[in-house]
Amino acid sequence: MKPALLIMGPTASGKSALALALAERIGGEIINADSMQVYRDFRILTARPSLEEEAQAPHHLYGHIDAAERYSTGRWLSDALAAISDIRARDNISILVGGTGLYFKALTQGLAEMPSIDPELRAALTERAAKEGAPALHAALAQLDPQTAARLEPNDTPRIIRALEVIETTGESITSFQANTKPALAAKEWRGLVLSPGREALYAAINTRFEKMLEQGALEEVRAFAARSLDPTLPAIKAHGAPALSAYLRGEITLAAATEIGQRDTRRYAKRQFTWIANQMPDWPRVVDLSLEERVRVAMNVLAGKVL
RNA sequence: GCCUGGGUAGCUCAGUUGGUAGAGCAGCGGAUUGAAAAUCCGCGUGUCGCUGGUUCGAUUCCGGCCCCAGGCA
Repeated sequence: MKPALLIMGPTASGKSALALALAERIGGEIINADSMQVYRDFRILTARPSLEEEAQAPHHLYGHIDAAERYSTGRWLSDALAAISDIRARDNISILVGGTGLYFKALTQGLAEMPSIDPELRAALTERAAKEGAPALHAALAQLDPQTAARLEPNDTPRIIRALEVIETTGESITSFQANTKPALAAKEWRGLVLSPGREALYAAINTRFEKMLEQGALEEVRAFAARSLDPTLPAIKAHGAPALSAYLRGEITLAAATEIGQRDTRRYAKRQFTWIANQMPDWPRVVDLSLEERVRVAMNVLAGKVL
């Protein structure tokens, strides 16, 4: 059985280009592991591969979700596992590429199985958090599930809501569900590779890329999205640059200011990705600053088990 | 050339009646189990323009010099 290759790296580190070059070389198929590139509406703003690039090798889980939907780690995991299994059936190699550390963690370390939650409950809790503030929900959680409340910060809205909806639905603590977690892919079934460029160069690349996105029509994407008047709490609306560019389109800030905010948010995200890589993926081999051709060679060695 | 205002953190600035300084933004470290490009926790990173003087002690007071802005020539 051929192991899948998992490529992680901060945003703008060249992951997609490596995945494509590798796929062409070895006849692999690419699976998206980025939580924003799954949404159809923002191809440019989320740096999704272009139509031409997608035509050069099979791509899966890119833009397959409407921005009006709420995607999740759980849905991604089952989508990704299904894609991997199809690719295996074709005797091809899966190349998973993206910057969402949690998705890779779900794959390699697992995501606890939990019953599905009524979306109405989530919506009600979200509204309550907005109205009463996260600490009030945290206090409520402390009554129902003191163990989980003890390890969550009183301001950590999403995690508090998640813990509440689980205990309210099942009567059981999310902590006990989570204690029972098994990897989705066995260790033999995958190999990891991290792209880890220097921070200064990466920040410069991020700044330049954002300006290029504007030239390529990112503003039009945001305008079209805004015209849909969707629920402002949808995940897709958080794509870097989208909130600031919307504010510009509404005449609230200048384009220069919106650009700076979009670039800054992307830089901060890259910093969090560095933290994730350093502490969650300490033993994945790293590629620091090689040419595309050399990266492809390293990736092939990793797949062949020659790099540990 | 003269007058005035200013030179303090990466940036914009505050401040010290003389005891080596603090805000915002930027940045840095960390957490991360179905919103994860989300969310949260933590951290000032400094030749106080340079140089003499007074002083136990000067970023602060005094002198000189340099630089920036505005005004007068």
